[in-house]
Amino acid sequence: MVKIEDVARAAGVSVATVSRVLNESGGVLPETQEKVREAVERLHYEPNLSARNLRKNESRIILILAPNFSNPYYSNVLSGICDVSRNLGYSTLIYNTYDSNALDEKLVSSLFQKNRADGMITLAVNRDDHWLSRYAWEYPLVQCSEYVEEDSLPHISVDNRLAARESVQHLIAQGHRRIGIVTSANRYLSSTNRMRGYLDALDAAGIERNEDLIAYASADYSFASGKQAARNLLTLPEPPSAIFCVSDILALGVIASAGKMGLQVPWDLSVTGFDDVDYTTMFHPYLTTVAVPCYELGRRSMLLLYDHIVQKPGAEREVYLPHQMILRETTASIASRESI
Amino acid sequence: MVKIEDVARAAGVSVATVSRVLNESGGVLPETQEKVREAVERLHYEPNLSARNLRKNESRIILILAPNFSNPYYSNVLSGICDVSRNLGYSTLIYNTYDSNALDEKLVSSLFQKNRADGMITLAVNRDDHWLSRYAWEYPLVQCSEYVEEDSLPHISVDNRLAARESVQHLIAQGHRRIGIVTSANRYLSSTNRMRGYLDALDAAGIERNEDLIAYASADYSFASGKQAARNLLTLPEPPSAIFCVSDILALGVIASAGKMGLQVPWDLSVTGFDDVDYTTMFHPYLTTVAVPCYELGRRSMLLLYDHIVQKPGAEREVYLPHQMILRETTASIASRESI
DNA sequence: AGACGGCATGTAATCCATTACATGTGCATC
DNA sequence: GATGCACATGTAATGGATTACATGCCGTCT
Repeated sequence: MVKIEDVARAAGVSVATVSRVLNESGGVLPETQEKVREAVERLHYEPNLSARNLRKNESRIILILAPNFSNPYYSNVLSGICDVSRNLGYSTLIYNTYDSNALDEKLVSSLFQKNRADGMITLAVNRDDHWLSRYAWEYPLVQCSEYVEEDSLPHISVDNRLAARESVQHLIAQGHRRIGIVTSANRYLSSTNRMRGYLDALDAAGIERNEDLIAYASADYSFASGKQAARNLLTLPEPPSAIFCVSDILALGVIASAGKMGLQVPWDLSVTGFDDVDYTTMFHPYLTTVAVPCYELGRRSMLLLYDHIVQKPGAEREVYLPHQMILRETTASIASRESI
Repeated sequence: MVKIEDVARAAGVSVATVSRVLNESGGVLPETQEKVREAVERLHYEPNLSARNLRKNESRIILILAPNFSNPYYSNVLSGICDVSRNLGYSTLIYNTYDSNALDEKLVSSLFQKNRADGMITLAVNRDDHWLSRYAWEYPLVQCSEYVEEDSLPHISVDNRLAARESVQHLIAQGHRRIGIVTSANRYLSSTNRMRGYLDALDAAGIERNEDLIAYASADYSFASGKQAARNLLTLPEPPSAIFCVSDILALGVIASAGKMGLQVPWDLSVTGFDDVDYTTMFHPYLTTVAVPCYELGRRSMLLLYDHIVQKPGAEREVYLPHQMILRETTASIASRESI
């Protein structure tokens, strides 16, 4: 393994000078720089990161806590993070969390103390994961998508409450008044806020809230649990004419369930999803949903984290990216239904 | 930051003894060990990884080269790798490759020389990526799913050729003789081998090969390109009665395309996929496909890599995991078609 | 001419854990 | 009782890059 000393010898200068050239710390004559660069090139020298990190007390590694890569939402966010981090000269260490809190806390604490990471991005903290704030004072942290409302740590997300409200208002505008919701039995703030938005829309339209029209799918937004939740709603004595779902996969489950019961979407039932992942246009009817800029959320998370790592003065602590309602084929006016 | 010296002082021993206890190198009295452990606990000491890695000349990091996390096939493999690596005390560094060769080579070379990783798992090498073999002699490497046939570096995969042959034989057994293939215009060995298997089956059944029945989708197995490829096959003067697809997503594209042209799967067209990702049972007709043990491939890759890192004597260089044909709803006997 | 400042570069301390080698104690052997 | 060995522990060198401080040179100002 060629080391800095070898380069120094080859270039006829001292190790300090080589280091100065490599780190662009200035104060080196252009012709000396040239000699050094030539030697680096010739010997294929690459600085040993362990040594550098030890001395500089950094790692140039970002820790990412993600619940599961298989979910297309998360995998898009991850792509965004990884692309930016590479450009900034960071490596990304991805840890699968499986939603087990105690383990995560221990892991994080240990990795940071060991000096393995310079900062952290979380993708799926629960709204009551207060342990995070203990680390945030010492270590740069950005919460992406999900965050803890009261802790006011740096976070980036879309306005879930507003987006949900708009979705439901779209259904109301089409004449629906019996509107169900399929949400998830997890502890994510996004679920809470989408529920709030759903209720906001009902309240604003003067539609009475109805516990019976609220169905819970499993915490991981699985297709199967979406089907089950839909069954619960559609077998009610007075079933809803529209269902707002807090995720696309759940919405697909709802559509599947409706189909099984002989209901045709959107004629017999309107359905909306959330996220706009790839599947939404893989089968007819194409899903009406809220597009969430996953990749961009990832990108911006990393940029924001970087600002905090280098302690940029004006670094933001709260960023909301715009969402967009996408009208496709799964919602229809209630008139079209009654005319049958 | 508490360091080993602090622990030594607190426990009333030397740094060497602390280190020996932590690394379980033996030769320390049980009561001394107890004192040390108590001090470590009390001070919340965690060894600095940069220092340890510098001294031991390792990183306890595994590099993973993956083309895109959004593909459910890869994300399952990644889960398998990550779970095992965590148990073995390794962190995983995931790099998105985007299929750009030159970049990858430079990246890999640099990361290893910098001492950033102890080994590497590749998920999507092209069948002609010979540059890998240059690193494999110096650095532990495992190729998962895709590998370079001639280089005989450690790899793990399923028997794609055999699986493809079985799929096509299933179609032949149902009476199909005009069988198309939708493959991908990439340079993966799996594509090559699935094509070989397809041809094997035709040859064995005495069915003449027909260039017209071979359609190419894009390199990334996109849904849209599957649709396009299917259109090319189905608009032939004599279209196929069955299509073998080298990936599930392509198969879904084919089914969508068929639907658009008024063809009903499986009555008017039989379709088979490959991989058995989640989508296959999200919509009717459920896809007949070959189940590939993605998660297990990931798990075994990491175990195998570990064997090579610690230079275990009998470490394998070639592993094939069993696949399984899963019959669902997208294939039907040709008789059922002619009877219409 | 002497003093001082700025600049390019060199020397050596530093980051922290590991480990080769040194030390000291106690027990067994002859 | 002297020698030797095993064992527990300590001391100090080591890994490779960064950087505070030292050095030496040249030019400028008084």
